[in-house]
Amino acid sequence: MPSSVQRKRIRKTPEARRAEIVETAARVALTEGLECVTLRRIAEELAVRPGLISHYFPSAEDLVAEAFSVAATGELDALLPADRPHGSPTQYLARYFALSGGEAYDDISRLWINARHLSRYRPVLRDRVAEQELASDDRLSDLIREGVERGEFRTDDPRAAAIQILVVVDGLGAHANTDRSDRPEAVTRMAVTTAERELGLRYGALTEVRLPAELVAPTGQAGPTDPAESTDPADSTGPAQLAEPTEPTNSA
Amino acid sequence: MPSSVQRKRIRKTPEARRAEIVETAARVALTEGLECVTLRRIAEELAVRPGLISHYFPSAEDLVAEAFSVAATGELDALLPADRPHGSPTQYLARYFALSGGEAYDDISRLWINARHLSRYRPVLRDRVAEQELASDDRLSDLIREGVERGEFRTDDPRAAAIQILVVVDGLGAHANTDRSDRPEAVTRMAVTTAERELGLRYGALTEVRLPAELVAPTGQAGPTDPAESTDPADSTGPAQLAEPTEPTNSA
DNA sequence: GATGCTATTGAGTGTGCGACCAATAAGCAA
DNA sequence: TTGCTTATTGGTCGCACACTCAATAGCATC
Repeated sequence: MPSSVQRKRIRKTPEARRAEIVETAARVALTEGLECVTLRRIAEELAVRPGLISHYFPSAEDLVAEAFSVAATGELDALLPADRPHGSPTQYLARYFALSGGEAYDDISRLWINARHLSRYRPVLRDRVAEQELASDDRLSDLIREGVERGEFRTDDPRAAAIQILVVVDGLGAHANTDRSDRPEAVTRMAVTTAERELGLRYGALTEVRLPAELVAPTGQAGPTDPAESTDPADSTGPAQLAEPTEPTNSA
Repeated sequence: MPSSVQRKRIRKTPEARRAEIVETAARVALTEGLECVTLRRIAEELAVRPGLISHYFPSAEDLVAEAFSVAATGELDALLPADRPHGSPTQYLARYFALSGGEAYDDISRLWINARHLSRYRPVLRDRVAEQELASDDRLSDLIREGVERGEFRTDDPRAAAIQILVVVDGLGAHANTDRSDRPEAVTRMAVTTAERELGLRYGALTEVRLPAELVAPTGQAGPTDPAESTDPADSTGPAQLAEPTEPTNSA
């Protein structure tokens, strides 16, 4: 009996296989970093041979870019849903900041740092990063615009307000890989403060919001518990080698 | 006669060799990225064999960390000198923001993104990043504190103000590898705006400052010093031409 | 049950990386 | 000049990576 290795081939439709490759790549990207999205690593996750990944993604760079896009899109939808049937703009914005402060947000911050750095060397990824930044701007701009229309927010330029908020969120998230324990309260609160200022809200308006039950549970994500198959975060040593600027010389 | 390759060994003192290794590594880190700081790459720059780099840095990770530290320290000194004999705190702060906006700052932003990401996997580098962040906080805090003492700035917590400014600078710099051409003016100006708000300065106080010639030329580099304008009336004595701090805008 | 399409494998290529170590020679001191 | 210390070399090893391609086998169809 083949105890350890799986001998039997499992043949899937190209669509299904491709989907599971992308899904796995996105998960690895989010939890362990884009450098860990390698042909071997993803193949191992799916118990297939690396050549198969190559078959679906002839250029590994495309898989990395796709992994980022999928992961970032999923996170954006979880943090700032496009459809907001369960509350007011103020409530959804308050929810966004509440989630942004949590530790779960560190993975997303790390992913963005990762992608922004890696896009220095990888043009395909760079385009995706720009695309996702635009999507974030749009999503938040829409929320703000709706809030203005409803009379909850006040600003002349919803987009400028949105970008300013996101710049602060980025600035705070930049330290996701470092220690942030001794930050003054004013700093921890910067994103909220910026939003309150730019949207004409009083201090505390976004932190004292009471959220309806539907907005408390994280959306899109799997349930609160995922019993089995939790990858051990401790032993993920990251990319084995520095690796990765495969040819940084031809920066073109 | 050796045509292409250098055959003759050049034997240097350990101190000199080590210094030039670190210097080269810092330059490569700043211009091409920390991933390019490899034994082979640095050895090639210095026309020596990779084993020699290993001899001075038995662990390559230490060299990468050292390269970052040296590069970051050098840039910090250039942007925010510890000794400020040529102007007021307001002038040095204005100079800092003027330099932060320039394209030369992109290299530094890239380096920081690079280091913050890589420190996810490399504990030695992570410590250095924390160290350099602290140094930046301290440097800017000192500047602000001096400004408060001189009556140029007004804030209850110089350090919190400094960190908030740096968070915004980080947030803006996060996009150093992406396109930033269509940013609203309010966003481009965010760092300055934050400083003016947190330090009790009127809008424009930090952008209308006239800098003495000594502060125009980048420090450390021997640049052609501005020939004219050496007779700046408001020299190093006090607040340049901005009058007194105005009321904090609205946050209070 | 046989057939054919093609998803999947296995094997191999070449690159770059860090780490290791015995042999070598540069340059100082005797 | 000779000798000695040690900075420096040259070579090797093992590893991880992307990429290529002929051979194989799963499985839907007949």
